[in-house]
Amino acid sequence: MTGQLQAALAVSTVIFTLRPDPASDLSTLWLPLVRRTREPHLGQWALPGGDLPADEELAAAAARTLRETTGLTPKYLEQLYTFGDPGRSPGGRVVSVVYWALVETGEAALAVVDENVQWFPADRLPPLAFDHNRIVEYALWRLRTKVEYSRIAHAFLGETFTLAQLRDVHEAVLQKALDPANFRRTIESSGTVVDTGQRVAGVPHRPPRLYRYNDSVNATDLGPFGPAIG
Amino acid sequence: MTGQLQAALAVSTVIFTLRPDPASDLSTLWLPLVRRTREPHLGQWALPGGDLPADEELAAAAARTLRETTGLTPKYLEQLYTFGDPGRSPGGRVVSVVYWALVETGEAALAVVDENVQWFPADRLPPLAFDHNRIVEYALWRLRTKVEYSRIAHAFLGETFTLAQLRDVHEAVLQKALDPANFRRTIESSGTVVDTGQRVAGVPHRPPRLYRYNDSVNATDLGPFGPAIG
DNA sequence: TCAGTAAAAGTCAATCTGACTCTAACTGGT
DNA sequence: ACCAGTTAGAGTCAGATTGACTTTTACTGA
Repeated sequence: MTGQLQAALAVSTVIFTLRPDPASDLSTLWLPLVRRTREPHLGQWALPGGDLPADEELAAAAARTLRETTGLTPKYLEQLYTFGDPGRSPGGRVVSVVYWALVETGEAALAVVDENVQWFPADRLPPLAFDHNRIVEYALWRLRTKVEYSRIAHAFLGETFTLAQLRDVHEAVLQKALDPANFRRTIESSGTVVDTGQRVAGVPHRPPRLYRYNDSVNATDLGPFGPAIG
Repeated sequence: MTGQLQAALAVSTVIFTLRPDPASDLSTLWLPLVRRTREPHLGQWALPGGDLPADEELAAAAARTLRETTGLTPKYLEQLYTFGDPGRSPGGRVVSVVYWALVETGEAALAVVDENVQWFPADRLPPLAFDHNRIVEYALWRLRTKVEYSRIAHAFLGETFTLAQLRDVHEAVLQKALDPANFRRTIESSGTVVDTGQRVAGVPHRPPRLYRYNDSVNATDLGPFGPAIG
């Protein structure tokens, strides 16, 4: 018998990963959605999330609900926006604190996929429950207009990566091709990555170097709390 | 008898304006604080705000509470962050959706000032109630790292303004001196302002032109809803 | 051993930026 | 009436940055 005079508090998460689009064969952004198992919007696709427990931190609740519904652990998790329009949910008012997360491509492949959890390309989504289409659009905008891509790009990749892989991430996020030589020059002079000395073996061409992310630089906007996850 | 199993929802606002610092005589950022009239933190300075009414939009609640406590109407209002750490408030848990606002210098001068409402320079604040010091710090960071200053700078100024006034705003926000000639060049080529044809008369030197903000360009991040106030 | 391909380095011109100089236009004091 | 002081606003120049492009290096597979 919780009083419904106050708005209910919920936490949702927009999760992005990078995978090849079967249509274009280029890397594009994908996100997992879960099917609603109760009213309102029963049966419709929606962002993973849930009610906020009385004594759980907001970011922790976001991480937990997304782990429970999709089995994913994000490398990057940041608060996106709080949606509180009265009337955005049929029934009682719900204020949703929405987070956005990035997961590695490898990690994403291990995620739960079944009748009720599926991945969709971010630019070809079905009609979602509530105002979730608008939320995803805003998350995409934030991802693409982030000034600081280095940490974002890193969150999509594993511990080590080639510059071609890194460029691929940037191209997918920015939605345009980048000159390999100029990209190399920019990244190298930025100091955000470090040469590991290793090379990839067995490729049918000149073997690329492996790089590692340089932790000692840059701080993205992770909110007022500094580095959270990642 | 509202159930306290759920967290309480509140809305607060960090309000900035620009005014000369009596110490340095340069323009700096100031913000109004209100004295707490009840526990917890009775008597301490805090951000204006209040509980979220059951059916009021978040931004509307921010605008209303700040009008009621300070008498101010902001030219710019944007969601900042939602703070929900359990334990950030003694007593029951409070989740605060915090907005940040900018008001014109002229408007700010008309604001209520009394025993319980006072203006402080943003970089010399007293110890505030709750986690409000940290919130202000974050708001300052967001203000200073905004890529898009044009709209922000405009929010501090009146309808028309000189380039010197505009430069003064930029200097106060960025906390460094800017070359007048280079500033002029940058602004003119950006197209964010339009020459009104008018000039300021009666100044003891060469009379500067008056400019007007060009509405037809740029959209700051005002959240997923596009232009709200201003 | 050669053809194909991608990595990685290098070149060059256009643009942008910061520091600086120079001229224009006004007022207030003598 | 005019000069001193001051700010507006235009112009110059060198160094850094960026995009487009070329060249060389290093591998595999036929």
